[in-house]
Amino acid sequence: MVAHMATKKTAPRAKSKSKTAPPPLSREDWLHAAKAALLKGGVDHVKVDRLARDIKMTRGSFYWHFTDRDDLLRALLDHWEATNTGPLLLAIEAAEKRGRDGFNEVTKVWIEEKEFSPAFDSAVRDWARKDAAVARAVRRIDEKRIAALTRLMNSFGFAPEEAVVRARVIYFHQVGYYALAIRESEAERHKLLPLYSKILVELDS
Amino acid sequence: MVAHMATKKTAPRAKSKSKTAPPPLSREDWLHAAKAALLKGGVDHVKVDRLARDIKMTRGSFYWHFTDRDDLLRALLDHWEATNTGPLLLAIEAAEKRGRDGFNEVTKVWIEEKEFSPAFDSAVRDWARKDAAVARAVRRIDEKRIAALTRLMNSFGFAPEEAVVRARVIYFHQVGYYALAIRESEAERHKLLPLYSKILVELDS
DNA sequence: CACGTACCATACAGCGCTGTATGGTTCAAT
DNA sequence: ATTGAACCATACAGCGCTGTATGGTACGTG
Repeated sequence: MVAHMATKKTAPRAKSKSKTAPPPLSREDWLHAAKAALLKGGVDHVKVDRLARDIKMTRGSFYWHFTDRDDLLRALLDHWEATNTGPLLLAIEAAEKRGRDGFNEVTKVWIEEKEFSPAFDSAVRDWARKDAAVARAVRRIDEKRIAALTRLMNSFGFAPEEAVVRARVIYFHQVGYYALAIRESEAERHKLLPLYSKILVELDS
Repeated sequence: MVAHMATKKTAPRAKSKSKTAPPPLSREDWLHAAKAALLKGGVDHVKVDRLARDIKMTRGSFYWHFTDRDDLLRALLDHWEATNTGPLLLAIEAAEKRGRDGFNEVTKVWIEEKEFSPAFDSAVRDWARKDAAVARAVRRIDEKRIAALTRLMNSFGFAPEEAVVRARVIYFHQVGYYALAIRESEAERHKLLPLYSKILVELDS
């Protein structure tokens, strides 16, 4: 149900000769469009039909690269699982080595939204409500993230039980924040950070 | 865009005489089915077609009671806005009169899920990602709830700025919790409550 | 140069859903 | 007994989307 990432490896048909035919599309191009559509309007905006219009191509191309619409959706889910949770785990590991002050290694990932895309996260989470396979994938990575945060809280010296609850508060808060789709500037969020640190990990500076 | 709640008032055609024709359906019956469908599979499961099958009726009935599918959806949104946030605000008010110990007046509403339906909340929130009018409604009540929580935190004696952040942590956490669709028993959640109270409102008991 | 393969276009049948039109019923009031 | 309103059934046209079939074009290779 997972592990489908494009094993196609056909050498791209030399986009050379300047004025000749445009370069052929790849699976990734369709995936890209699919991701954009997902972010914009949820899964049921990622229709073969519309994507074709978006990238100015016909559905004939799609059914060359993918067997199915489901094929595309699986690829999309795999892509999310493969890309959108690594940076967070790395930040948590980095924080673990710096003690409580390192907590903003984690918040940084959330606040700056650079390597980590909360919009992607939210969209997939929505999608999970309608598709059991997606729900399982989401649950899987949620557990990973929470486990990592729990370890972090433990390393900060909180008692085991409290570490669990703090990890939950931190993570659920973050998910909720993005679920509300609040529009705040990076600066505004930075401003609240000290108070958040105080409340979430009892950091007084 | 709001304010559409069924002003139909035709006296129901006497469901008497025992063995005669079944009682006529009302707008509310369709609304009920719509809500169930929304909870089960999101907005795009609330199709006139399917609802008719669900309640063993034909679409002819639907288009008698509603002008449109949109008409139904508006009614559904209104229903949510009218029913699913009052109990919470009441609990917050009640807590305000009891000091920090009263915090579990609030958590009670969330933990017991009796008058307040988090599933309904989540479903509407999902829906909001695809419909701007719904998004506005959700934002409206989110702000109401957060404002109430902020007042509560103020009444607990937290400094204004900190009160805001605590309110956010509490509310976003709750939204996130339901977004994850975690399956925990009421007992399990009760068990964590003391730790939550300690972290969220510095209640030490 | 012939040819097979990679890639795309186009046409078709079919499904699920919407909304409208039109025509039954059943009951309350006259 | 007749009428008119409330309520439901059925049939139709139409749209958006899927997947398949089939054919066309460009290119690398022999």
